[in-house]
Amino acid sequence: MRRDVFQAIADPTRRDIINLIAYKPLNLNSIADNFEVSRPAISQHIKILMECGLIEMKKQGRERYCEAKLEQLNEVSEWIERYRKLWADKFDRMDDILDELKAK
Amino acid sequence: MRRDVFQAIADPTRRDIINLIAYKPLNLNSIADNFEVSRPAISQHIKILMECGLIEMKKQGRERYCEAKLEQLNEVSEWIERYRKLWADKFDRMDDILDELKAK
DNA sequence: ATAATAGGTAAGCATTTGCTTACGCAAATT
DNA sequence: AATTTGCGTAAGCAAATGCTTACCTATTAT
Repeated sequence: MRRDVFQAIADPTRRDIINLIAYKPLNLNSIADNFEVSRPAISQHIKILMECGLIEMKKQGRERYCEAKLEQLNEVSEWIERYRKLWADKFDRMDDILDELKAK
Repeated sequence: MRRDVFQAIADPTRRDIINLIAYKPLNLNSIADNFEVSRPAISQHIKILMECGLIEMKKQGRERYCEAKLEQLNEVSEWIERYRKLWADKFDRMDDILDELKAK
């Protein structure tokens, strides 16, 4: 029952779920429509995503809207960023980030 | 046998292994000395890390030196960065990165 | 040559994971 | 009031995971 973000995003279906609701919350059945596996399977994935805070649910009548809490990815991001300065292409990527910033 | 980086870093022991050799390659037994589990267990973890390119091995006599190939983390990093602009704290983190750059 | 060291790998096992079908209940529709 | 819809969850199952012990080969030391 170690439900951490690293493990949550290890499953490709769960990553797809996150991707699906990143911009717009969806209710559970709408999410399940996008996958080949059964609704209960999706329900279980969403439970896992909730347990590590990557998703929050808002009840709305009989529907449950799932909203992505992407800031939870920060834990993973920070772990990786610790090593970024050791990569060869460090400055190229920094340039990308700078360009992005300037574009704003 | 889907050996992708996401799954590789889902295991805390494997993350610790990466952390251990991030700056300095170590041979397998030296790595295993840092963990409570057996040497074969570590050997199996390292096999997984190799299969997704996160580690490369250099034979040196009877020793095998394990070197972290951190650029493989890029796949995870890129996946997360796609969502960073959706976080609330985006610009705070950008400031951090800028400060880091300036310090160089 | 013999022994010690480094490490790969198989077999066995308990636990976890991911899925299914079946069922249950609350909210909405008719 | 009866039915349909949305969704949680239990039970069951196959496969994957993580570990152990046992054994093996190759290199180094004595």
